[in-house]
Amino acid sequence: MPELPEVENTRRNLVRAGLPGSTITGANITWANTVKKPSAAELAEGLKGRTIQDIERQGKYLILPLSGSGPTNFIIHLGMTGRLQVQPQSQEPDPMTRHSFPLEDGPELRFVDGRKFGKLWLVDSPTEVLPTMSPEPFEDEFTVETLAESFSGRKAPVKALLLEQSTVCGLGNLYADESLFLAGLHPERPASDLSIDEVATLRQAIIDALSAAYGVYDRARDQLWPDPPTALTTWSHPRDIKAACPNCETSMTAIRVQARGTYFCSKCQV
DNA sequence: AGTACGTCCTGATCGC
DNA sequence: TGCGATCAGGACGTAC
Repeated sequence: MPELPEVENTRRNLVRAGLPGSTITGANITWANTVKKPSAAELAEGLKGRTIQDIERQGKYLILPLSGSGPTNFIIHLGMTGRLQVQPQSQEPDPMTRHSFPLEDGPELRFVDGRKFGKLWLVDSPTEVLPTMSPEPFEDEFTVETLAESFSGRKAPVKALLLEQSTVCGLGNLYADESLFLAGLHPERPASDLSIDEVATLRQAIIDALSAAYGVYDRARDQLWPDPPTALTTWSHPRDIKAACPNCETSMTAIRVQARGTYFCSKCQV
């Protein structure tokens, strides 16, 4: 499931594919439920003739500012299985392609989404759509104090709070587990029980987990990086096989936190 | 207000 | 072997 590194990866790949500057000539929407605002028909009509100026990202949301008249922002959330591809119109589309947007210069933008959890909007301002989100984890504004503030007074499991975008935008199930593993924290610890030192350790672990997925984080160089999940230590756990903790070789424990599959080491994470 | 749970979806996997 | 049941989860809505 795409989390911050994968969404950023998608963003860069679209930039590399030349999407900025391309003009959308039409829209084939085959699953209207993914269109949240306005209606699917209005979105399809509203995108026609618009030029994509840039591709931005906030948390897990992709924002495509458009020139021309009409709502100025095409916003996309990939959900769990969403992918965006720029392919020649002559190329056979993936069978799970839900929407396609032909471009003026030949190729088309395709939205492939097996489980249909992705979402689209066409609105004047991202603020109409985007929920309250924390500062980007790589920005200076993502401080220990910010994180501690969002944990304050919260008895919910720390992992549950890590999944809230207002706590750490861009984090999802996999990187939440990974961050807690790197921090040596039990996922079910009540968030407000964490000491300030533990919060500081967790903040750094979040940055480290995401950084590992990026390879070397460097916006300016726009470089390729390895497939992010290979960077995860807690990731490769088939449902019924308990892998060993890479630190102490204890079998990893599988539980559910907030109805999410959760893996941790009962010895290293306390 | 904070917390928990149901809902949307379908491919992959499980179990009889 | 085949087929129905179950699982997976991001974010929102609803209920307590």
